Amino acid sequence: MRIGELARDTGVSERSLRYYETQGLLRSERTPGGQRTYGDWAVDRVIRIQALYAAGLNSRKIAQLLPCMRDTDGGPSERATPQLVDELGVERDRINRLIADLIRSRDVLDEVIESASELLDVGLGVG
Amino acid sequence: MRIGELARDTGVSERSLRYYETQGLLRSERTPGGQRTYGDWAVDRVIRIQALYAAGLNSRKIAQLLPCMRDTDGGPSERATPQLVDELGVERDRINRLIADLIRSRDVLDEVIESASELLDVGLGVG
DNA sequence: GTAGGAGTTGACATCAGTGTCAGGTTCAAG
DNA sequence: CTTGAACCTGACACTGATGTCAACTCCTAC
Repeated sequence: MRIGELARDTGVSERSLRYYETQGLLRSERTPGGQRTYGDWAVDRVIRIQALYAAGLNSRKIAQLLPCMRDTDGGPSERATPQLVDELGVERDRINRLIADLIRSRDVLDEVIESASELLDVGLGVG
Repeated sequence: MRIGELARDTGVSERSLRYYETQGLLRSERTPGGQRTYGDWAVDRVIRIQALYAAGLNSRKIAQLLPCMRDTDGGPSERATPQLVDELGVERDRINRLIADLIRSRDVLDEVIESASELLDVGLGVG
């Protein structure tokens, strides 16, 4: 598939897909005319890249990480260096803390939403 | 307490604390000389602000949200407007998706870390 | 009162991913 | 061929929280 379709399938902008390529996160074949071509594996990979971005990893770490995970596009290919393992451990701990914070924040939102809804119900005469 | 202590207690920079104030997230008393003074309640509030930032809310939404939650500094004070409740619902859904993504990403990290450690063990002759 | 650490405001920089526009090329369809 | 949608590169802007620096003032301890 070409870049437009990949963008549509993943919900990621063409701009970002090209950016990922410059960062070494996403490879593409080229048509004789120079247009990017992707296999089906690209969809999963892009989604995974997005998830890692969302987890707060930057391009550099994602680029190091990707070849160490088994993927539809090739295989496990590379293994993580001890230093990378260290860094990933730090990231994992950060993510765990982040998840905990997120759950708390979500619960706060829930509480506010809930109590506002109750007030609304009262206001509507439901209570 | 003054700003330096609050920064130390919360791990948030003075710069950010002043920024929060400009955004209407954090009030302060002032000494006659103009220096900021905070009560103990500020520590919890700052930590909560940070958590909401981490959850991807921007200053504006946090500012709307804060007065709607019960807090050590005053009370429930205000109630959420229907429109705000709507917006918060959207945020909550986003946060829930984010949490799910984060868990997946963390598991990916765990897997890479795990398998690298195993390889390392083998390399060390443990296996 | 004075030294110096702590605080003040204001301005500018940064980061990193993404949006967007310009000017040109490629590809598929008629 | 030609037309128009899709794609290419390159450049610039933005966002928004935070870092940093400058020039100045306040507060505490001596």
